[in-house]
Amino acid sequence: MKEFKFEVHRRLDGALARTGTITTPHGVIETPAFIPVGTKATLKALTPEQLADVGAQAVLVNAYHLYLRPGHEIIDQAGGVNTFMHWDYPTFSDSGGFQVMSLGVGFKKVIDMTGVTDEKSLARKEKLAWIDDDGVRFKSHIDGDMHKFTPELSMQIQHGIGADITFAFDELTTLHHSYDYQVESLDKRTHPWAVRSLAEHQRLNALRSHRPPQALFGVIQGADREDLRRKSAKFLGAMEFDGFGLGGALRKENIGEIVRWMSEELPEEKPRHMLGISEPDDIFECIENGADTFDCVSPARVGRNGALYTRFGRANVTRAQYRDDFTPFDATCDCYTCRNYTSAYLHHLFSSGELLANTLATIHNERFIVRLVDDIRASITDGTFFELKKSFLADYYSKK
RNA sequence: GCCGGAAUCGUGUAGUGGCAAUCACAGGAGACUGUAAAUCUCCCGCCUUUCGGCUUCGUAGGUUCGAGUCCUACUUCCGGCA
Repeated sequence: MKEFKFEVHRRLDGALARTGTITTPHGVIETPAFIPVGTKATLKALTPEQLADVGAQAVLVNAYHLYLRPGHEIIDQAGGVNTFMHWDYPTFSDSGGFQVMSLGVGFKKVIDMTGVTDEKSLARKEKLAWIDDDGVRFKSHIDGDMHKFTPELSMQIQHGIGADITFAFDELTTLHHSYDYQVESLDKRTHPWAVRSLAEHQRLNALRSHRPPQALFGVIQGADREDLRRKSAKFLGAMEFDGFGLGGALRKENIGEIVRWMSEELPEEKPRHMLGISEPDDIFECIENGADTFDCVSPARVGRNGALYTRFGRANVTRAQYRDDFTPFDATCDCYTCRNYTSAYLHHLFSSGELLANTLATIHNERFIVRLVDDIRASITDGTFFELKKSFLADYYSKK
């Protein structure tokens, strides 16, 4: 059975960008790579075959959601998430750390980088998570039952799920938290929780030797503070993690710089995963500064909501102007949707509320981001990264 | 022909003597970054960038301090009876 392994192949002159391969029990990931998110062990609206066709090399599922339903024991009984969801390629599982924020403090604040930016819609929401230094108490969003997550339970869940790459349980703070809170969050929760996650992970890997060994990535926090990001990266970088998740509240204006702080402190021979990042400009910045993999719900969610990426920016296909536009939404795209359907047809599917709208839009958006990162990987190999970055972003922000 | 009922935003409606325009749908625009999301927000009579101004409850009269609301006639529609 293949052990987890990361190899760097090519480094870009004048930047921290690099290509490599992550080897897992379920196959190899060529990096940099975009990893689509299938929270509940399914990428909404796609079959695993459709997801593979889009070029996805791996999928990321979520411990919190699968713990609530169907329960990680069920997935364990099924033989692990790969078998359960009929996905033969590598898998990641998130720890539930994001839900500490999105179900907790995220309920009432305007948060950057969380998908929730509207105070009015937030006002109607109910807080469902409460943090203390031992862990987080959650009220299930499904039935209101109380549950408590700890680093140990998160790892037990993630071992039941059986993903190739797991993440340490962390606290995602927001840019609205004070400096003092960020310090306290690192010292009292994210870092101690990383220690506990790693210990439990090692115990479970030894205990469950009948299953493929799993890898664990430590998650770095510290918001937009250089001293905290470096401190967090240094602390976690010295531990026996297989790689790192670069988490959290990242100020978009200097996201590359923030990633660089962490990359400079982290061991070079371990992979760096950007949690929840997929905007094209962010991807370029992160890769340039040392990021290897990305996951994000955005391509899928945004697609289901009617917005599609194009070489010339993202636009809503629900707009009236597309009602009689019989050209592909992005003529430069090689995806199944753009090869076979027109903007007018997609517009019709969305306005009719047809389910195929979700499938075709998701195929396109996932392909668009996967392909972008694939192109970036090739550009690192042949040394044209900066040319690609310049030309792509010039087109992308010329607006469709 | 007679009897009864109805007429409010593009549509269906709320409104039962006191600032008309509630709710839904349709329509328009936008948002979405480790998924409480096939979701959410805003606009949706006219004018105005805003503040705000103006108009309007089938038509014409009447009662009343005041009428979408009560009365009369007419028009149209829906029932029922001939």
